[in-house]
Amino acid sequence: MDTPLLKYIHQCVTLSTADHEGIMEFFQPIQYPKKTILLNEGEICKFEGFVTKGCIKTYFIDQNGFEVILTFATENWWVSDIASFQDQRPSKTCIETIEASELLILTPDSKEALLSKYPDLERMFRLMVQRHLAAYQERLFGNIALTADKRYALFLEKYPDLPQRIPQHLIASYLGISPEFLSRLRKRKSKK
Amino acid sequence: MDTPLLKYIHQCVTLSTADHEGIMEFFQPIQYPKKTILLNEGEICKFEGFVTKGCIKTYFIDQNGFEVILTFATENWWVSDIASFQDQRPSKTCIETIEASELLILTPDSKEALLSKYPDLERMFRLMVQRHLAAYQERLFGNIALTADKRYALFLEKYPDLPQRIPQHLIASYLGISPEFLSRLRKRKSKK
DNA sequence: GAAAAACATTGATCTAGTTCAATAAAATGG
DNA sequence: CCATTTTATTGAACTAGATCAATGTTTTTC
Repeated sequence: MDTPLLKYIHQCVTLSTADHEGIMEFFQPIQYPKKTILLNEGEICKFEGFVTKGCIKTYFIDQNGFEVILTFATENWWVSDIASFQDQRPSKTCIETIEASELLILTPDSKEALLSKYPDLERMFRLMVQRHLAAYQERLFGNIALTADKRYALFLEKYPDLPQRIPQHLIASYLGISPEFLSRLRKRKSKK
Repeated sequence: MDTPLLKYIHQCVTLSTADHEGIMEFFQPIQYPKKTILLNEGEICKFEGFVTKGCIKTYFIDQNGFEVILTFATENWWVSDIASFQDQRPSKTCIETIEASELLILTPDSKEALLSKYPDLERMFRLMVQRHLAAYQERLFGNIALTADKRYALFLEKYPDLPQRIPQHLIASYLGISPEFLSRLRKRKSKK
């Protein structure tokens, strides 16, 4: 019986089924209510988490105190401040649950133990970082080369269920536009 | 006698001096004239290169055929399409020299051989990817939260010598603004 | 060292997206 | 279930930055 995490692992690396329980033992399941802050700017990130339920945002705070959302992590995504976690140094980002959420988390120690027992998983973590990198590249490109309209269309393709789950102004923040303008985009679109 | 590459390595990982020549043997020095295309969209990236001289840009092409510059790599930076190189799959980015440039390059094979002889270098490559990731995060944030003015000021801090070395319209592309507007920003600034 | 190409500046006009303020509608919680 | 808070919509005025077109200035190239 495969958990979502094992399914995710399997698409990165081939493992014998015998390893399954062994791997799961290294992860600690945790639940958080909505609006729980998991990491504040300047703190050291103590977890790398695989989301099994809920929705979590990572964001920067700008000079006026407004959030700029970097990523949404929903079911089957990883969430962490990678640089802060890996080197145990202060983070520049914040992490907060949007919905009540469940994570399977690794600490620096449990990750190290996991990898020394199952070194093949190194590949999975490498791919995870690579995917994040590619995602940021594409988003930077989109923010420079595309209109808000098109960015929103791409967002809907990538996260079809999020608009039903989270407040619209968070999507505006992710897209890099004002909530008012997103409201107008949606109105325009519905007229067609 | 330390090469720039060895200096770079040393700030990531501590190695015995005995290893120095051994490490360098895995890198192949190559020179390119200016405006040489090292990677085209859709090709598989066959190198990871440490820049010892010159300046190289990585970029996407937008729907109108215009470049959007993602990074400049000058002396002591790494340049590659990380995802394409690691997994040997088609790239989404292009890489091209701006100035005549010299690189020390690794191929997938030579990198593997290097790492199996000097596994401590894994850490350096991990840090390299992490730094790229953090750089993209910050740039995305800047493009959403800051005015062109401030982005340009940050650019000047980060790359103080580039404005003297490369055409201004490439900087505009990197900043996500039109060349005309960058010209106006500079004029405004010089008036103060 | 002349001709061509690439690059930079400037002005005029336009627009995608912001900001502010007011109102309406949902969601939340005691 | 009422009161409060959070969210969404709409209008009006504004602005950062784009686009187009013309001119001037460097850099290349042969």
